[in-house]
Amino acid sequence: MKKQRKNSNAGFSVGDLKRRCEDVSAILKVLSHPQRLMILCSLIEGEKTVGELEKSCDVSQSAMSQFLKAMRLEGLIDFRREGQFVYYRIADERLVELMTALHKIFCS
Amino acid sequence: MKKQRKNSNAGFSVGDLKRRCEDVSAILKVLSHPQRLMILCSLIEGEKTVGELEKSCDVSQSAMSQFLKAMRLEGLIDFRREGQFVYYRIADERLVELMTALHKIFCS
DNA sequence: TTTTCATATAAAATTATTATAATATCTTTA
DNA sequence: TAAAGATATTATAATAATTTTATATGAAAA
Repeated sequence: MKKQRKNSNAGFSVGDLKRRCEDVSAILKVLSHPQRLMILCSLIEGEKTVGELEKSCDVSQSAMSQFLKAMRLEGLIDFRREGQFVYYRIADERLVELMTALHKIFCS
Repeated sequence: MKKQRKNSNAGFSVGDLKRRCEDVSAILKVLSHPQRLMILCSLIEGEKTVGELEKSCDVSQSAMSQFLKAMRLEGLIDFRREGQFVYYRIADERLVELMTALHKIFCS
């Protein structure tokens, strides 16, 4: 009937993270779709054209364009035009850190 | 008109992560909702009853119960019953690692 | 200057998620 | 065993995300 001890916690004050749940979850929402996560993985390797991303991530032309636009509006990626091609790249370094962490946590 | 060099990449082979996009994005989807992220933050501090979580995360009784059930089915949390109270706790240590990384990346 | 290729936009259709309301279950206590 | 408190379930309503289809734009090549 008595209450158990607390679990050992994560070794950091979780208060900061709690205060940022809105922002952080918004970024995680972008990565929470398998194809968008795939797109970002591809972009980690270096900038890519829309067409290259379509092939390597198996996403339709229209869906790709819409995903890219949304991620751009989030400030996560950016692009440059070169002739008829458009090259996208990662614009937020925190994404690189995050995906590095994901790799460490889920691929070891 | 010539193609630019590749960006410097993240210092890890991204292939592993690509292969796991389905799984990883499924876990991130749980954290992609501000209130669920808040719930997990609270649980990092130690196990909590449903009622405690409702108050500290400002989630309705029904929504809380549904969130907890979904996260339990994902294997991310677990519970034990003690009298009329139900205590929830984190069941997947990768969550702790992940939130530690989120703290480092987004709260510094 | 028309055609073609790469990309973007818009709208509609489909599907998924979230929130809400009502009710049920289980435990404890009067 | 009836009442009260804690939690769960179910159904539904409301909203949001995704996919698909069609069309548009803008640059390059024929």
